[in-house]
Amino acid sequence: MTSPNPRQRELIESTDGCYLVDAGPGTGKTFTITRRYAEIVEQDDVEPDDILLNTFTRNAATEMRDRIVAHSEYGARELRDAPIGTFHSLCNDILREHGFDAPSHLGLDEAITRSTSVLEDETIEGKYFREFVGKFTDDHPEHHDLLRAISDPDDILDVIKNLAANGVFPTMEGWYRDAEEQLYGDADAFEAVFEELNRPRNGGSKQSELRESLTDYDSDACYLPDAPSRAEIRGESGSKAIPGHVRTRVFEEDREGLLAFVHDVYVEYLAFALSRNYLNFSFLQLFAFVHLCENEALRDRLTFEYVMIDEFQDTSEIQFKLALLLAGTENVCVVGDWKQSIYSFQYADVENITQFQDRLHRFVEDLNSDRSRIDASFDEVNEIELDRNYRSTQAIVNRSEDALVVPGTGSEEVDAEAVLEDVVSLEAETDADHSHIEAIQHENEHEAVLTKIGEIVGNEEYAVRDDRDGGGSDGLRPPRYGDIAILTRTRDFGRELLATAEEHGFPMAYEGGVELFRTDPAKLLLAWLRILEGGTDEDRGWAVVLERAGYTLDEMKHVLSTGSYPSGMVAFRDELDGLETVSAVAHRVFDRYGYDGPTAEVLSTTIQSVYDATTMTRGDLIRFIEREVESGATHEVTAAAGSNAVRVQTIHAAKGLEYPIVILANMNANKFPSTGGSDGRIVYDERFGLRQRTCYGEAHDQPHVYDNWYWDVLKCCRPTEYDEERRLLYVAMTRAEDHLVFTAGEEPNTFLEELPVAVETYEPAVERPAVGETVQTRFDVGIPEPAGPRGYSPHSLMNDEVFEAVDEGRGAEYGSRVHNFAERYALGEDVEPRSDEEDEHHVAELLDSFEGELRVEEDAYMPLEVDGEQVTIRGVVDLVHVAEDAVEIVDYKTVLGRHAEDEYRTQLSVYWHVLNEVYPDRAVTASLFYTAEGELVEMEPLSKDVIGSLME
DNA sequence: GATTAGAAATTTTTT
DNA sequence: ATTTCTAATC
Repeated sequence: MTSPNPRQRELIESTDGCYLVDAGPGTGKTFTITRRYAEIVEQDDVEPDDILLNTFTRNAATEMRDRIVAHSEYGARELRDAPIGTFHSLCNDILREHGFDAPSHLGLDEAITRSTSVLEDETIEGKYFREFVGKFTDDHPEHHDLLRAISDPDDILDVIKNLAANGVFPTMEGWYRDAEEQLYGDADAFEAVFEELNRPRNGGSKQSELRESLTDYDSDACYLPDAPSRAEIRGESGSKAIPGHVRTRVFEEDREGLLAFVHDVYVEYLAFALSRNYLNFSFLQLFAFVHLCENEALRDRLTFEYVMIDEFQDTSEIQFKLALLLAGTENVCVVGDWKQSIYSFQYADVENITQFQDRLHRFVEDLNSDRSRIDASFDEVNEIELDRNYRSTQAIVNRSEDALVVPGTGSEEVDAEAVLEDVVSLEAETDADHSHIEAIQHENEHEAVLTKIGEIVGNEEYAVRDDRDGGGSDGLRPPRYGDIAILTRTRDFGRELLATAEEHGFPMAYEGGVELFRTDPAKLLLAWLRILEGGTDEDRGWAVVLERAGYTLDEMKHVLSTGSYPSGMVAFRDELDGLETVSAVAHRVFDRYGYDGPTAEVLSTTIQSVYDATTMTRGDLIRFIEREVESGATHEVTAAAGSNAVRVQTIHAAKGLEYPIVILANMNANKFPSTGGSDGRIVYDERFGLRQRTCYGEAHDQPHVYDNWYWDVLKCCRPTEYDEERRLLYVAMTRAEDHLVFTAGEEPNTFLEELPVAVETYEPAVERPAVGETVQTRFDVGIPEPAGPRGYSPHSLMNDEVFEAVDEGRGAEYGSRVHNFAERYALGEDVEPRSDEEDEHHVAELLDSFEGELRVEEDAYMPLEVDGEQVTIRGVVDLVHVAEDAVEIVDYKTVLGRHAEDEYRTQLSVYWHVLNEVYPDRAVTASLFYTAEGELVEMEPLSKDVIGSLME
């Protein structure tokens, strides 16, 4: 794009006033915003410091900055400190500069200083939070009943963060501004949604959606005695809507105790975090907002003449309000696309953009309610729609709009007309009509995908447009591997696919988690840390460093035994020793070895955050790295792009990117859209406020936890919606420039079936491609972590090969069905073999043939000494047959799993040792029962020594 | 069409 | 823990 189209020009040149810009995918949004920024900054009386430009991610901010530098009279140096960044970085800057007494507005004594760090690692925050909850529990016996009903402290942290994102803050004495009101909910909004859901359907002949959802009320629930019965809730049989009094009754639930609890835990955690000198991302925004709200002088100083926000559909309520507090004029411009709002789990609120005017005026009024904070009245909001798509062909544009109205389940009814009314239809810039939009399906989806890629690459049929940015005509050329991206909903599918690709020698790169501390930069860093620390591990450090420097084994032995280290290395050690922080050490080490890629960068920040967050010594850090190496923890590293490889990404990660050919994989039933899942124990919703899903009462003179009937009604008032899932589908489809392929395995999901695209059965026939120079990313499949700090499950003893063999061979569903049956049969439950399932008959026959007692054992623990350390191996015993003088363990396997006997033997051996201890005077045997053949095979158990050796 | 019971599934990611 | 889909019965 070299010059803006008329709509873009309008946005670029309309620098003053309030603008809401609907910029769909591929409409040249970044181009237009950067030009607008340049236009504004070129005015005589405007400096970069007067313009706030906010985006969602650091990457996006960096890209904006680069493109502005390229198109304005300002250079990189002058724009270095310009306020172009994320909301979080902005809040961080504000608090760092001026935030010292920000907590005082909430009545908190602790201050925010330059040494207050931002905790990026959620696992570390989780650790702190659990410590805090322990302390809180001790301090507050009056909240014990409530705490009893919460098993996972993370639930509490979740609700705190949710409240913070919605602008609900506590003070020492009570709640900040009108927060308490919000916590009780919005009666009008609740009434609206309730009445809508309670309207009888089919012109009054069919019961309302709400009444239907409440069919399950009271099933499997244990309420306090005063809870209304199902009949009271649902009205008499045959009625079409639930009685009106139910609405007011659930809305007016007594929540004083809950509010008191949430208040105390919230405000005390704020104090705790400050006393430990850290803030999380939510609190960063919380304090920045409060400070700007209360400190008039500061607000005057900080407000900007121009405010621009990109990706506005991804902002939260608190971010919208922050932007208003920072706007000194009406010159506010928000750019976004409601159709691409896919971050609600990050508290993004799509209504910020769909209800922009309403919210704008409501928030301004709210912020001005007790004193005047915002001068601008925003009487006029100009809306600009960008409707030219420079990315995709018209065919892809049209299909993607279908995605916004496809039902997510067979029974979901989407009001297509209402949705499409809000869609600005895009017109493709190109008139090329070469697009393939197709869907393939085969049981073996991985190989089908690879076969399809093989068919596409180099194929004129799937030609892609070339040289578009050069301003020339759309020449077509055959596609390469690097033109293709595979997008999936889940990371797991991407990883599995990559494993298959590796087997077949396909050039494919996965952009996701990497076992960070097992990489070379990490090993060298650990080595130098060990050298610095001295002691017994110093030699291990030197060995790595010397090996890296090219010393032979004999030379290394000599150097280590005499201590005559090379003088350059000694000098480097002394230099490192003089550095104050561990992260400075890391930087110097990476520098020395020329590691400047993404891996080194992520390592630095990870170490920095761990070191900052805790009061770790260098020795602690060494042990931290050792633990990370051992557990194989993964961290995000974005691989270098540019090689000719197919990219695999999640849809979320692909947002903002574009690819000539997009393969949208794993469109399988129950995968996308996904169902199920659960919320925390305490839930906040704007409409019905703060609620707890359980309640408490006395039984047998003891406090007990009960199901909360209020919640059981309320949860039906927020039925599952697939709106965001549709938007996710939309985002995925609109990444494609030229071609779009959907793939499914077993059973295509509703989305795929309802889209106007024919699904064809596709026979995979993977051919190993003749790949020239390509870079292939390796991905190691991690073995599941053992439960407990020092426990090992037999599963964790498996090596990769065995694990894969088991995973493929077992046929999870098949095996677990037989297993399930065996257990229930042994327990004497009333189960009959299914008439068509031979396996179950075999199992029943076997079990009937046993004399004596059949038992299902839950857990077995075997203590073991490994490398002088005491460890406990934990496993689940399946079925134990105890006779007078013999004990037998039986494990059920289909014949499919035969080749994975190694793994079975490890498991059974663990059980065998355990049972030998429990029944010292009976003969213990371990057997596998191959159900498909009706064959019982006795296993030779492994010795404890062998099992121990497997654990290294 | 209402009701009931049972089976089979069940995350995404950024600051 | 929650959801969808199915089948059977009223």
